[in-house]
Amino acid sequence: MKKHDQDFMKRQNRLTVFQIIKNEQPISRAAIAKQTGMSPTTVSRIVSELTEEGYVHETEEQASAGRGRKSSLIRLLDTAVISIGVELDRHQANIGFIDVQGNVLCSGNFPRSSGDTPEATVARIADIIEELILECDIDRRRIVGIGVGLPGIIDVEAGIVNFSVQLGWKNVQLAERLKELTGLQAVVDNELKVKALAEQLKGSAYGSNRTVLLGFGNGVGSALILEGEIYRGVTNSAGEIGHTTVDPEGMMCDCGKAGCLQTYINIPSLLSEASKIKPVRTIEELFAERRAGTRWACYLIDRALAYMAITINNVVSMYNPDSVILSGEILDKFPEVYEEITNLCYTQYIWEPLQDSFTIVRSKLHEHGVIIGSGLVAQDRYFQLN
Amino acid sequence: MKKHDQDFMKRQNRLTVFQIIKNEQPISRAAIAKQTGMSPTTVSRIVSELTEEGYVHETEEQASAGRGRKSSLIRLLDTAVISIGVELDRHQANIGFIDVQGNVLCSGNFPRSSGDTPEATVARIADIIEELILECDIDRRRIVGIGVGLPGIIDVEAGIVNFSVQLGWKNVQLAERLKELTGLQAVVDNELKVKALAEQLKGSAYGSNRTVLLGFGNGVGSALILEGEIYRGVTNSAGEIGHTTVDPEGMMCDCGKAGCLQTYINIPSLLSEASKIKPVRTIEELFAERRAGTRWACYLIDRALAYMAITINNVVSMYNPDSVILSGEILDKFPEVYEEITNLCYTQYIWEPLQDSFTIVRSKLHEHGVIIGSGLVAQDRYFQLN
DNA sequence: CTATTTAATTTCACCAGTAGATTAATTAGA
DNA sequence: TCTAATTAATCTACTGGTGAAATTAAATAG
Repeated sequence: MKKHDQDFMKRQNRLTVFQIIKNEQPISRAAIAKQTGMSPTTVSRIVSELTEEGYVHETEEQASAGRGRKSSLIRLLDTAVISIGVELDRHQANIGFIDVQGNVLCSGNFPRSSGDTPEATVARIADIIEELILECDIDRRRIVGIGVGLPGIIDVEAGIVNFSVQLGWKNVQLAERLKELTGLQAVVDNELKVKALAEQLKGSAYGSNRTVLLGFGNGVGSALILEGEIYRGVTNSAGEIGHTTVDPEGMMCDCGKAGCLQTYINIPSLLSEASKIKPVRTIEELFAERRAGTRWACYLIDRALAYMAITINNVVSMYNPDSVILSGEILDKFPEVYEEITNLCYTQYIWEPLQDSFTIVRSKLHEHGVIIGSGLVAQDRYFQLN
Repeated sequence: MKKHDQDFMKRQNRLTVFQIIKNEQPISRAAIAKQTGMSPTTVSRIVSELTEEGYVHETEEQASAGRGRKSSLIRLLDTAVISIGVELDRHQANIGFIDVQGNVLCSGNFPRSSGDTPEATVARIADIIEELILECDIDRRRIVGIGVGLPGIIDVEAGIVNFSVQLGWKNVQLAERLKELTGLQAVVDNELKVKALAEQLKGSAYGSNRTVLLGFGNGVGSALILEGEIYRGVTNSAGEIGHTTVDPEGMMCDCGKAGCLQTYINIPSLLSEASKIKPVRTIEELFAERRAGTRWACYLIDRALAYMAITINNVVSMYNPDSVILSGEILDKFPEVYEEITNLCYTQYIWEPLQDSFTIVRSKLHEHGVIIGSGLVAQDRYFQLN
């Protein structure tokens, strides 16, 4: 992408103005100019451009700052842009329509099983989208694209799912097929990465500019947002901490190495460990055992929580973020562990000089994080091109 | 800094053109235009500007691409810009004059002891700089700034050494004092971070765009270069992996936590562990014991090497770089460990899907890495402002 | 020796952004 | 109530970087 001409500059400025309106609406032109350092003239021009194109509008409201002419306030025309966010995992797909603010306008879902082919899944997604459009009376012209978030390694540029253990997919040209079936632009990205973006844009890390999100659930992963951009690394696998070694003399992992982080904290590992003593089917049962005070359950879960705290320390030491978001099935289902983990962090595991450099927060968007995030990624893509 | 006006755009373009000339000289205007996507007009204008300002010049040489007019080639006037790189550690300071290419024109050093005050050190640095200028007949007008690299947490923006265990300093306004004493612009940065930049610009990671450098010596640390920029994190402590937890039931670290990485692999820890069995003064003695086959020495060092390999895996899992550089006293003094570590990586510790995503290389600049790096950082700063 | 190809420069138009003047709207205080 | 001060938004003239196309320059193939 060119980065050196006036066109790029203009786009950049349009985008900043748009973002500010999005985040701080209602806001006056003057305030935008002050904030960005642009001249009022420029802001005015951009705003009228955006108005003409139907993205924003001047409201009736007026704010007075004491003396002087009242500023007329600009707001998003929030139905101006709608995107579709899709969350794919082993057992189901969730689909939602997302507005510019990241609100879920309406949503649907369908169950799937791990054997389902990509083709079948894509077809089903397209169907549901059609249904939802009719059902919720969505204006088709407003839809700017589809974003899909799923667990796995994804080549975002190419829109290809390189590899997803959870879905059992390999080298699937997901974006292309979706585009063919729906006629909409499609983006595919890793679920944790889009979730992190969503949390930073409108969730619990709002205002942060170095955010790390940790996901503790069926898998273990992390995602890093730098300056509002998802950090992906060279092969799109940045943040794949599941196979970091935390105990070289520890348990064997499926991957053939010993002591991988995920063998201590992901749900399947916890269940299979537990099952050596007593058959436990679900993570709920395991936590129930713990609540009942069963010794081995306490041991397993306490160890997992300790490793989570250690992971926080290690991630913070490397990325030095200002905000760490805890998310994933374990935190969604058992919110009480959040306190336990943060306590462990501050009392035992975080290197003292770093203790005040960041805050630990819980994911705020919960089950909707991925569809909001992937929807917003789709919008980002749209705005970068328009 | 403004990022939205023509001025910024121009600077940006000047910089890109300059960088390309720096890295690929001799090169024709046409080639630069093709590479950057800028119009020939723009490139021509920038080149003549740079020529007037005395940064580059047109050479006699001409390259023919078969048919057509031969292109006149542009080269750096490599004496045009000189900066000073300073490496500070506990026992000494190394000072060198660095040209645009990162060549060391001449260098000097002085010993210091850990008790030396910042003031004394700065004064001594200024003295040596004066001596070197006279001795090597350096053109003062060409000197664009001083860069200092040292171990510790540094507030680069403010030029303040927040904290350096090695030097025993705290909140030292180093950049400001240096500027006062020498009349030159000064930048201070972490030694590993500048070394990493140097390795990427002209060392073993040339051409990489996601580089991680690991330093194994008196301390343990890492540095990350993203898109040619040093990644610093929010409080300038990104990459401080010394206190990541690698064994929650492991040895106590000075920091009060258990099982910090550095307790297994940094030189002081190795020596103090060894001394429990036999008084060992230097790392050379310890390695000699190992070469002699002494059991405890082999154990200690093998364990250290294993943890280094583990560190590589963990760092790669998170940052997903295309290049990992191993550096530091241990690798400089005992180059043979490089092979051992890489072997451990590929046979045991690297998660298989990541094995082909990066290369492990040795630092190429060795003892000069830090002065070159800090000198180049000073130049970067200069070019960003001019 | 001419036609063709490539390089570099020059001319000119375009347009994003700025500064400063102008118009509009509002309030504090005489 | 009226005026001066204040803030917002727009209008106008200008600056300056970039790109397109024409031009000039230099080389080679045949």
